[in-house]
Amino acid sequence: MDEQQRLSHPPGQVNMSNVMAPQGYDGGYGQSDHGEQRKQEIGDVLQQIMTITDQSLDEAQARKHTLNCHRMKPALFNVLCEIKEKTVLSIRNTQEEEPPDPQLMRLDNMLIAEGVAGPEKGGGSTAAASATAAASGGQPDSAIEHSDYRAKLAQIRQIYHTELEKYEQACNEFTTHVVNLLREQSRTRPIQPKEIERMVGIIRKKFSAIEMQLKQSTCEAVMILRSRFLDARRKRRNFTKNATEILTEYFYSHLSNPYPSEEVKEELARKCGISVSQVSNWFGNKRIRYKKNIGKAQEEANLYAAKAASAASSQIVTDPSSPTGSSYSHPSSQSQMASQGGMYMNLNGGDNYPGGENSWGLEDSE
DNA sequence: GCCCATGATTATGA
DNA sequence: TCATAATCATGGGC
Repeated sequence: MDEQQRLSHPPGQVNMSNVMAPQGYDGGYGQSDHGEQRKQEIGDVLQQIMTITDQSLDEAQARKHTLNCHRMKPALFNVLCEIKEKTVLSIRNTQEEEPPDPQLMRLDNMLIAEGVAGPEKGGGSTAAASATAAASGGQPDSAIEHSDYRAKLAQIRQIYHTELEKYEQACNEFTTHVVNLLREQSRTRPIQPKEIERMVGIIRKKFSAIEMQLKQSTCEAVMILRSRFLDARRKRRNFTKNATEILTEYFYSHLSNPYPSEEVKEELARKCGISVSQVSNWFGNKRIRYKKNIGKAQEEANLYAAKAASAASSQIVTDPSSPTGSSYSHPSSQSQMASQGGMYMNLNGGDNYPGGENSWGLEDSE
């Protein structure tokens, strides 16, 4: 059965006598004489409805007007009402409140936590602060990174809100358009306000899928931004001169065993304003690079030897009870530090390193 | 822009 | 688990 046939002979037992004579309407026909003729007329009306979309707007408007004024229109309307009564699915059950989408809730929570959605509160400064604090390792330039992060987050926030506004506008426009269309159509076919509401709900649901995509993209952008700031490799900063000196000094003063204990690492980290793992990295790199380029390393060692020697001698003048002035508490460091100046001299002379066996399997230099 | 120094990461082995 | 070695990625001097 094609569309026209279906409309001409709708499913269900439509009481055609009611249709043909709705509430006092006679249409100028008798009850049975012209039944075929009436059917033919209804068929014509339906045919016009079916072809209305093929016509130009003006033509369609004119045709619509003609249809609306057609004497059979009330009859057709009643037919449609009756068909609908018998066939349409109840919309009562479709109005149930659906629980909020957990995925959407997660995205919302994240966007609020990152300061992208919800009240501005300084543009997500809390999240920015935590991110940049982790990235900077407590270094003084964290303030710069903080503002940089905040600026980029503000950009994301702005794009998000612009897009959200566009989405809401488009959604409202489309909803209004559909509602107007349905109201217009309700003149020729039975449409209940509840159905219009339902349609609005369907449209909003469709648009909320787009909204979810927008939120997802925004979350991804925030995650990328965070990862860029948290990825220390990307934000490598040279240690301060003072920090490098402290580490190098310790390294050369413990050349026979340049493996600081956890306590010493913590102490060095505190003094240098870096993390313990950074201290570990530094010593790892230093050992490797010392081995690789021992000649150059010795020049550096001599430099520190002279420095340490002068420091030690001046310390002796001011405080004879304190031979080194070192505050490191490494168990093996005490004896080593006591002979610090001598150690560097040994390096110069090519003798064995002090402090016992060379535990990292290093051949004596030179 | 090139090159070297340097901090961080990763794969591997003891 | 930690140290080593190789490598990556960036900073900074020239």
